[in-house]
Formats: sequence, structure tokens, C-alpha cells
Amino acid sequence: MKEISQKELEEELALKLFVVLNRAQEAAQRQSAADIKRYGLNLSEFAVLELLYNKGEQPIQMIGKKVLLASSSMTYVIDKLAKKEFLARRACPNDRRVTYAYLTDKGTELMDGIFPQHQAAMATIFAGLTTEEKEQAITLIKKAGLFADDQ
Amino acid sequence: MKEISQKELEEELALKLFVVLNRAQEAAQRQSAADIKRYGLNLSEFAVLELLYNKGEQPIQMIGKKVLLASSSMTYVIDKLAKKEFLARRACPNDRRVTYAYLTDKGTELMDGIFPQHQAAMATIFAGLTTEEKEQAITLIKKAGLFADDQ
DNA sequence: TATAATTAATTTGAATTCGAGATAATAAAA
DNA sequence: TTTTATTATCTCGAATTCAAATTAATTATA
Repeated sequence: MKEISQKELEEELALKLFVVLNRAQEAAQRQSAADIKRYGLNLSEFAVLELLYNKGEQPIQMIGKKVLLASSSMTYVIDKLAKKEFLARRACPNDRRVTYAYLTDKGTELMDGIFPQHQAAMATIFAGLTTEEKEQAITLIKKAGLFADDQ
Repeated sequence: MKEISQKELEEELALKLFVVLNRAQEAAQRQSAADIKRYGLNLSEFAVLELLYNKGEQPIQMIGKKVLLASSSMTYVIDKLAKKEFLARRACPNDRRVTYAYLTDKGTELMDGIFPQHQAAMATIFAGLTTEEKEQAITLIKKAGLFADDQ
């Protein structure tokens, strides 16, 4: 009969957790992206607009940190959104290395229209879990993510 | 005093769950990718090799489904691994539309060397959760992912 | 003050991924 | 059997991302 060591059990669970985490994130991302696509945006663009919508004007590198994009990618996505006139750049008066991005009226109008819809869509995506299960999942996943962060 | 409706609570939890899910997956992916990079591979390449290593010869489109890559991306990653001589293509004798990919001796040797190391690294990444917590997390995340899949 | 180190944003080039369409083989239907 | 639909792979072009190097501004140090 085959013995399974504690180490082997942990490795098996870790791999399984990695797989389900990837699958769930992929599925949620795909659904979220499908919703956002209806508004003519991609995930990165929406993440930037959402941040500015809820938190107001932000330095570009701050946005990059929050939405997990490299600084070189930020230039790209901010350029695209500026071309669509949903946001604009503004030089920081105190520190001339810094550039703020802020929503234009057009960008604010857009988010007024789509943000509530998107929020409802997100609730639907996770409706497979009860309120309590979502709370448990948040606690566990957060703990796992924070630990993984500084390995 | 501000009342929070059930709907608003669910939306808040869904958004929070989405954020922690994304963060945790990103962190785990980053650590996993860092480990794999030491072997001169990227995540997609490793995923393909791992599948062939553990499950044996597979049709290319089957690999794509398992590692969540589009068929056009499969051609690219299989080409790269074939160029490195870790795997090779083999025509299916029964169905001439199908091409198998299988590990070469060089590819098997590579995986013999790195797979145990990688498994240990993955266990470390998720060592922030106890055995029981990992089991709970797997159950909850799997449930959420499966539901999200068919929304 | 002059020099060095750090920080912010950008430019450039490469890697990775996808979607749409092409090609070819097989299976199903008329 | 001929036609149609499906399946598997590949080609091509576009989109997105990152890393490395660049420019410019600020802060720390000698």
C-alpha cells in the first residue's frame, strides 16, 4: 500500500490550489472582459478609468501600481484613453517629474453610464457563492496572496 | 445613517473577491514564473512540458485546451519547444488532421531534473495556508470558478 | 555647491497572445 | 456519391505587455 508523506500531500494541495486559482481567475476575467468589451474597452483601460472614477486624479505611476501594469505599459494605455478623450494628462506643479491623469467630462459620463452595470455583472459572475462563502473565500485568498507576494 | 442593501453588499463582496482573486493569482503566477524562468522556460512552455511529462503524448489541440491557449498560440509554443528539442511532432496515423506532441529524451531529462524542484517551489508559495485552509480554499475557489465559467 | 543616487515618464524593441482566415482531412447528411 | 458541416492545424496581422535604455527632475551625500 502506498504511503503519502506530509510533504507530498502539501505539494499536491499546492498544485491543485494553483490550478483552481488560475482557472477561477481566468473564468472571472473572461466574463468581466466580455462585459467590458461591450463598452468598447479592454480590462486595462477599464481598470484605469475605474480607479480615476472612484479615487479621482492620480499620478500615472500610482495608477500603474494599483492596476498591476509596468510603467511602459501605462504610457500605452494612458495614450489610448487620452486619444479617446476619456482622460487627460496634467503636469504636477510641485514635482515636474510627475504627470497626473484625470477623467474628462466625457470619461466621467461614460463611467456614470457603465459602472453600475458592470458592478451588477460582477455580482452575477460570483453568484455561485453565498454571502458567507464569498466572505470566507476573500479571507483565505487574501491570506494566500499576501503570503505568496513576499516569497 | 447609511443603509446598505443586500444588493449593494453582494456587489461589494463580488468586487472585493475579484480583486483578491486577481491579486493572489498574479502573485502566485509571478512566483511560479520566476522559478520556471531559472530553467530557461516561460509559463506556457512549462505548462506544455509538464502536461506531456505527466500525461504522455497528446494531440496539440488537446494540450491547448488543458493549458488554456488558443490554437494559434499552440503552434507558436510547440514550435519554440521543438526548436529547443524538448519535444517533437508526430502525425496521427488514424486521423491525418491530428498531430501529436511528445517529449524527446532531452525533454524528459529536463523535466526529471526540474519538476520536483518546481513542485517544492509551488508548495512554498502556498505555505501561507495550513493544510485545512488550502482544502477549504480549493473547494470555494473551484465552486466559484465553475459557476463563473458558464455565466 | 557639486556629485551621485533615486524617481517618473517615455521610447524602443521583443515576446506573447489572440482572432480571423486558409488549408486540409474527416464525418454527416442529402 | 456528392455536398455540407465539423475538426485540427497553421499563417498572418494586430493588440498588449514587459524589459531595458533614455530623458528629465528631484533628493541625498560628500
